[in-house]
Amino acid sequence: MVAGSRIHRCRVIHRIAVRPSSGKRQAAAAAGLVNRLRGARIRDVARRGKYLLLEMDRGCVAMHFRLDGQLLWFDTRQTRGQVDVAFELDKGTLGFTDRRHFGRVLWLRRPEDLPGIAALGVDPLASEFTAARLLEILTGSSRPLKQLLLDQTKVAGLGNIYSSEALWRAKLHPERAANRVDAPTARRLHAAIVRVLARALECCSDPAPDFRDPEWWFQGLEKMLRVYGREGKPCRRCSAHIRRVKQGGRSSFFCPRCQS
DNA sequence: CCTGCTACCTGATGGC
DNA sequence: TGCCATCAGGTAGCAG
Repeated sequence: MVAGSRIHRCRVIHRIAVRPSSGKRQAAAAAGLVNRLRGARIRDVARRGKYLLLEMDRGCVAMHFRLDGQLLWFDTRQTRGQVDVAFELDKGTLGFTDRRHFGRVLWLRRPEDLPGIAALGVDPLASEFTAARLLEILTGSSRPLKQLLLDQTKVAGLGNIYSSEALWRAKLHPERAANRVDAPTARRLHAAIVRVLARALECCSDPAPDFRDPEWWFQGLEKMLRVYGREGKPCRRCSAHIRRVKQGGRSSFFCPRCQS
């Protein structure tokens, strides 16, 4: 529906959404996006790590949803509610919205022009992500496993929830040093990461939760979450109490008995 | 190069 | 009830 259509007009309603991370020329960024996209055709839609790309005939639009951002579809040019950037297409309007205004919409000549995209590590859903590749990544760092999994320049796409979930499935303690993992253990973690992502995709597609509901992951993901957000509750494997620790300012959930 | 800290925003929640 | 502190799915920039 989006791939192949033309952007008749792009409207920037809330300029903060197009503000580049460095430099404060919001007005120029907004004008640039609007001008570049007038009449441009969307060739394809792609993902790189947590970035969504609209690949245009010339250049591309990179979106990052951070914590709260999302895309909404409207059948007309009316965008009900608080849309930050509106892309008016042939059959309706695609709206980028983010009540917290952490998310971004940027025009790029090439995706790699954005340092955050250029630096992305291996995609866990791609064929290059193998147990051997993961072992290489792990042995190259003494950081705690949880923090390494969150590092987008190592593995691109895992966030706080799925990192905790993957470590639980692999029975690995989030604070264990990454380079203290052997090949069989790396294989276990590799399988756990792939499994968690596959489960998450299933849970968000049949049936898809209502993503407009801020609590959507309760309807969609709750079925698959084994440890995230379960502090004090019994481990689903061994019934010990789930604990929470802070690592680099983020909460990690784990079972103190069966994760080591 | 690697690592850790803070800023960026808004809204929900819980303690007093 | 009201007020304030704390917390939330992420990442860039900077200092050490």
